Amino acid sequence: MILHADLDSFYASVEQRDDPALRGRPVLVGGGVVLAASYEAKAFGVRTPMALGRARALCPQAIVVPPRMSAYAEASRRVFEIFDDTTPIVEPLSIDEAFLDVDGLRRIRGGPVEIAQRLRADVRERAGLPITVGVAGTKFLAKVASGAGKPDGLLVVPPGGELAFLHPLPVEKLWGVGPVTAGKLRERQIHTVGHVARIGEAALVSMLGAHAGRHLHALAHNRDPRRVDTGHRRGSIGAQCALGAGSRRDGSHSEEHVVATLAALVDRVTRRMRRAHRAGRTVTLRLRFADFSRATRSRSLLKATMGTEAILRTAEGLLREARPLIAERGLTLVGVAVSNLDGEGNVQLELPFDSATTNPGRPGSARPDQGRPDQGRPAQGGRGSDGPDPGGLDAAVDRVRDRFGAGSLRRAAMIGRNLSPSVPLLSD
DNA sequence: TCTGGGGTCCTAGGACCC
DNA sequence: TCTGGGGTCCTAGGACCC
Repeated sequence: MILHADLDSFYASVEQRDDPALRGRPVLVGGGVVLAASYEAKAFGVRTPMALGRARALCPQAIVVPPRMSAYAEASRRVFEIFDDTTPIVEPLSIDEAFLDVDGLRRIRGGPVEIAQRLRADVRERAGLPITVGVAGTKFLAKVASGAGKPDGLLVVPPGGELAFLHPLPVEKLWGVGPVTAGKLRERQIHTVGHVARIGEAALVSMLGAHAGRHLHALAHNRDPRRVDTGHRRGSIGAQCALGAGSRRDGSHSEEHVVATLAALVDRVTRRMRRAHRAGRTVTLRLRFADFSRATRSRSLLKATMGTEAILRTAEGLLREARPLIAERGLTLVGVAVSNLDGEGNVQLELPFDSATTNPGRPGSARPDQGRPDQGRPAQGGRGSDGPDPGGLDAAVDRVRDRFGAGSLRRAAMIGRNLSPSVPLLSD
């Protein structure tokens, strides 16, 4: 059996936990839009993401608090510790929810329902937060169950009772059915999961495309073979910023303002990349316009990097390419994301090598983000005839130590794909 | 329902290679 | 001079999720 554990109104619950004056009262967390609403506020019809003004109109007595992201991150860390204490097989889905596989724990911890009850009590006691747990035989159904069990509940879908639980639900409960797909289905008088289950797979495929059609057909029959996956790693790291109304007379933003915003975003992203020891090759510029249309522009570099300079230069180039579009539609949001992330061991790929340290005999032949293939990979001992010369490597290692700290070196040495832990230079 | 910030996955055409 | 099938990568867009 699989547990889906989902913290209730997470940000709002953390605020109520940390400030007793907020308990039992309608609380909204947010700036321009509602990021989270307590159940007291949801009773008035407030939803996320809703403009704060509209939420206030619905619930004038609501207390509005600005988000405290670091407090939520810390609360999340504590809850995930409790998940890890419950079972070794935990798959995080977001900051406030996870799947837990509890098969194989019957002897030591009891059955799934018992485990779920204890998990809820532990989260309440050790983290001070309400959490809802859904228990079912598949991931999809466990998630639907936790949604139906909210708030502060436990809902078990017993084996054999799956379809009776699933089929009366509206199509929107199917994972992957948003406004667009729901509209297509409802146009054809398909309103419940049971309706979806009754039409053939071929009809769904012709309606929604190959993947979505097969996916929905399987879910409607509660076929979901996905296992709880502990090894998943983030595929991209990004940041974005809504610009609001521009300072110029026509409401647009000055080029300098946009470029400065972009630089700040790139800085934020590359900091996070360095903290996570991830380098990436593809830079994507995200744009949103006054009419809410969107566009993306992307460019792949030759080598993965987490260097602010290289990524900013690329992003600025993409911004220049998009100038006509921006002039035409008016920019309202700018974002940057780096994908094609590679492993932690490739910290060394973004070494600020220059020709003087790596290759004294051939000045000017190397550039930080477009180095020769052998440059960033001192493989198989690092001192072989193919690698950089020892002096260059020593100097580079010093620079990495200065920039990332000794911990990063040890980490790179231990888990790097291309580094051997026996390399003397990297054994700290 | 007039909209934040962080992500994921899929589709599809074109370039390029064998 | 005209022609195949298979595969990968890049880019852009779109839908969806919390």
